[in-house]
Amino acid sequence: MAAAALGQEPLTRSVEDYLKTIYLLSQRGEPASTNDIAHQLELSAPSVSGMIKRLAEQGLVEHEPYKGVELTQEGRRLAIRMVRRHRVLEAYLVARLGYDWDGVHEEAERLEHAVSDTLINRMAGALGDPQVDPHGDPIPTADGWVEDLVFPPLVEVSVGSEAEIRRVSADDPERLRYLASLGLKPGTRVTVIDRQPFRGPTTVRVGEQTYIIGHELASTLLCAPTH
Amino acid sequence: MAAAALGQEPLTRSVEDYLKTIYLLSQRGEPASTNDIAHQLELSAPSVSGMIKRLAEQGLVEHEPYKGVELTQEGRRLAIRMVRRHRVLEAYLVARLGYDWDGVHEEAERLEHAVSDTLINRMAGALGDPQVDPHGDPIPTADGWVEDLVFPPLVEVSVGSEAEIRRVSADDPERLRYLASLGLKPGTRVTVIDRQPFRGPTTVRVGEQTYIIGHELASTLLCAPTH
DNA sequence: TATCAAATTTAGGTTCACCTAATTCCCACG
DNA sequence: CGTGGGAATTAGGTGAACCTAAATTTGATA
Repeated sequence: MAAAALGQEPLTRSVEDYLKTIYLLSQRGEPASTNDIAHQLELSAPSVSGMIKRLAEQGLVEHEPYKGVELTQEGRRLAIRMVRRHRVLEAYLVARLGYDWDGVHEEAERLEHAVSDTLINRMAGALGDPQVDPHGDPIPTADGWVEDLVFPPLVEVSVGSEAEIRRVSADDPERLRYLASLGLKPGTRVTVIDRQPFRGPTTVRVGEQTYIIGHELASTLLCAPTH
Repeated sequence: MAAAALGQEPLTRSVEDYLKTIYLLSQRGEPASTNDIAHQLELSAPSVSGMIKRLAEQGLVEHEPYKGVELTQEGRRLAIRMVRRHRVLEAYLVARLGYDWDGVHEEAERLEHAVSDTLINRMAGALGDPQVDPHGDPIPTADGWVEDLVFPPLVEVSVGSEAEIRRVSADDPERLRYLASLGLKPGTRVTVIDRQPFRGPTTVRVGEQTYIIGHELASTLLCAPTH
């Protein structure tokens, strides 16, 4: 049962951050845990516990104590709006203002709380309503529809086969800069040459070059097998 | 004597708003009064009193109780940075994202707290580092220099003479929309036909049209006499 | 020069969102 | 089937920035 005023009172920055984080964590299939949220937002677990209670009172999440949180319909709507803002901003800043994909996250992270829907829609329109952001993440439409892009990570692409990188799910500028320096960005085709067991490294060929990529990094490269 | 940590701790949104407001109010020549600041920011006088004390402790303003506030050098530097942000944002949103001069203030008001210096400089660069914003207000340079644009208001332009509107110092969308509907924007040439005494209306010719403008509104139109 | 109104400050209180320390809950393992 | 350790929550506290109500100061005016 959604709580009292499901109205238009503007959300605080914190609430926006929590909703977006819970949404993204929920993508993994299970309810988001207090600890995961705390870790993601770099807050203490008690802070998160307290905020979850408030969000539940506002009808934005459902909380079974000790079990995790899930967004309500209203919560998900607002979370997706934040995701759209973030990804449109990233796309616009890269396309029109010379940002690189590694630095753009931080700027978008601040701006997403300050922009109006109007501005976001105009930015998106100026770019021809792109479907994905510079990292390959899908951009929700203004009415809240999101494409469900499920790609296997590079670590699951079998040795010998070729794949196209479609999404790079990392925020950290350093990692992104490193990946860019190897040419590992959405659209790049790679051939898997070798993979060592026990979460060992994957060896890939990118054009003329061969690179060895650790398991953790290779997990962030989501690929579409090409044959 | 500037207080303790004049360093790089980021300013809060509130502090940014206070500094910008104090700067703009100080343009009139006297220290900004508590009441004026409170009125401008739509806050209570006690709230402003309290904040002024904190700003003084941080070395951003000088405060003589019951006398008013003035910015320190550091305070002015930070205030001018906010003014630059605001005006660059307005210029960019109008030039590149289809905003009208009446609605742009509100959007910029929120964004100015979230943008990085890098983004502002790129926006300004994309526009060729314009010297004024859509209202004709001068845009401070990245290193803090501001042109001192002093123009007489339309109410002081003598009857019979012609002038070019250079600046429109109003934020209120309704006023701006009305002025735009009469073509009264920076760059427009007007001829003063008549002026009634005791803060009475001014009659101007704009192209083929003749308009009667109340004293208050005519005070916001800053003009350069053309002959 | 006494007084009074307006401007300002002080006093005291609220909300939001965070923190650390202490407690409680849950479940896997012995 | 009892228990220990990790996850989560409760308890209690902080700072920023706001508020209203109650002093206080100032300066113009009678």
